[in-house]
Amino acid sequence: MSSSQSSSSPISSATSPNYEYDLYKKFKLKRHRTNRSEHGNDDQIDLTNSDEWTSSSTTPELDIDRNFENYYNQEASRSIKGDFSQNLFTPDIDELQRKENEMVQSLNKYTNQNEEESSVLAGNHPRSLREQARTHMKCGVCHDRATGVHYGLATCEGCKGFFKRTVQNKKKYRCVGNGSCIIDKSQRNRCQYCRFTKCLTNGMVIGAVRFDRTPGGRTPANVAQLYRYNKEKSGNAIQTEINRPPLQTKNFEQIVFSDAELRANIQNKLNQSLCIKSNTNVSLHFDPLSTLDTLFDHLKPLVHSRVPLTDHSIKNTSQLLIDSFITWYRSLSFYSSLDKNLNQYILNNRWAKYILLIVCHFLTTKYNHVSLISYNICFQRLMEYQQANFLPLSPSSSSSSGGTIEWFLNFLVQLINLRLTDIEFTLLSILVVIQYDQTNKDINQNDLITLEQVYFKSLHQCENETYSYDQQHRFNRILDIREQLNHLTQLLLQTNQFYLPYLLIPS
DNA sequence: CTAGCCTTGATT
DNA sequence: AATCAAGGCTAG
Repeated sequence: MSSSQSSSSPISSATSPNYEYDLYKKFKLKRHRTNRSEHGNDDQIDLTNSDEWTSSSTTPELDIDRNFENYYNQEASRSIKGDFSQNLFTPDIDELQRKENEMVQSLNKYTNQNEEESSVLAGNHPRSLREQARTHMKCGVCHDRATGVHYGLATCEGCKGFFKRTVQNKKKYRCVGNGSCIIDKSQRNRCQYCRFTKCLTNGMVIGAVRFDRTPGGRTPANVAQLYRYNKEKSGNAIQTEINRPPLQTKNFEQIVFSDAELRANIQNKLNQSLCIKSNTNVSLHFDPLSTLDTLFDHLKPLVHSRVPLTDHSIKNTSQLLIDSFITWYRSLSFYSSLDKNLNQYILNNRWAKYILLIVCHFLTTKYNHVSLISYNICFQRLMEYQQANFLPLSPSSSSSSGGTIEWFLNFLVQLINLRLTDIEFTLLSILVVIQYDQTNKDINQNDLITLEQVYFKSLHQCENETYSYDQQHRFNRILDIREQLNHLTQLLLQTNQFYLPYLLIPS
């Protein structure tokens, strides 16, 4: 059993240019010194293992509007090619504010009818409770002692000031890790990107920072509305967390069963729209077929395109795919049952595998094992692409790229020969995304073990029904595909050749 | 840059 | 008048 690594691999000194690595080290060293001067010697950072504090995923799952979430995730995984894991930039404040305004507007429409209700709720807090909450309020970002509600969230003076400075000066930060640094009292100054992201995801409102810098007074009503909205959201999150039943196979089976129902719906396309049940709360049904349609729609423009593929077009397509991935993942039935951090971890680390699978699946619809593009043509396209985009022609192209191409074509042939059914494909894509990763101890993945078992069972059942003669063999082959996909993803990410699958799209 | 403390001004 | 949540100032 080989490593099933998370996709966004840590920087590898072997593959990144030296000067870049030096810069990276310098940056860390600077931070290291700053931190030591601030906190004394209590938290030393080992430079040789400098990813330690950036790799553990503690950023809570974003509980805000999906637009926002999509936006961040897009940002987080913006660089498909090249410098892969090290490119987390804060989005433009202006852009964030625009999104926020859109949200305020949609809230306006939505909450007008519920206004009375919410005002009653707001005034309903017993005074004693309120005061209690005030006396030991913790900062929603770093858990330091909060000095009140600032920009919509109970925060300490530090995070309040930090948020204000960031918005007022339209700062852009960058994370040298994978965007999931720990933000607490002692290490909140280590990563501004993650601190700011945490501020936003935990409900701080950019619109509350004033353009005109007028001091005093109350926050305008529309902004206050956003506060309320965020509070409600996080309130719900806490509630569901508390009420969340311990995950047991039984629970999952029930949930998965609703997916099975849906699969039946797919086969019965006519009934599709009629079969959506009212239990949208917990088990949001998803429609793999329409998801796939959407995904393929993103890819279709690349087919037979007159212009050769560019870095830009591949990036754009990947971003669309990532967007769809997030939407798809969130619509899965178990999504709301899993821990926030785990969901965040999956969204952050599994998208590459998923996208690769999608593109490959798309390719299988374009080729069969006979017409598959030849190694030579593939190699030629790779070279052309690298030349056209001024990429370093992999010096060891004959060995490294050649190996990758061979790997890739081999994988594709197997996928073509398998001829996955829609159900199988859906189950495979879920299994790819929820795979338990033994090598990662930073996050509690116990739920994934259970979940995987359920989907294994589901796949088994599926094989039983459709391929009764050779079910076990087929089952194993699909799991083998999953392992190969893991390797391939790793390979493409590490060699910075994630564009390779796109180059095979028939032109 | 950070964060503690101070000033300000609308609302209660 | 008290409270709250904005912005400002500045030592470190």
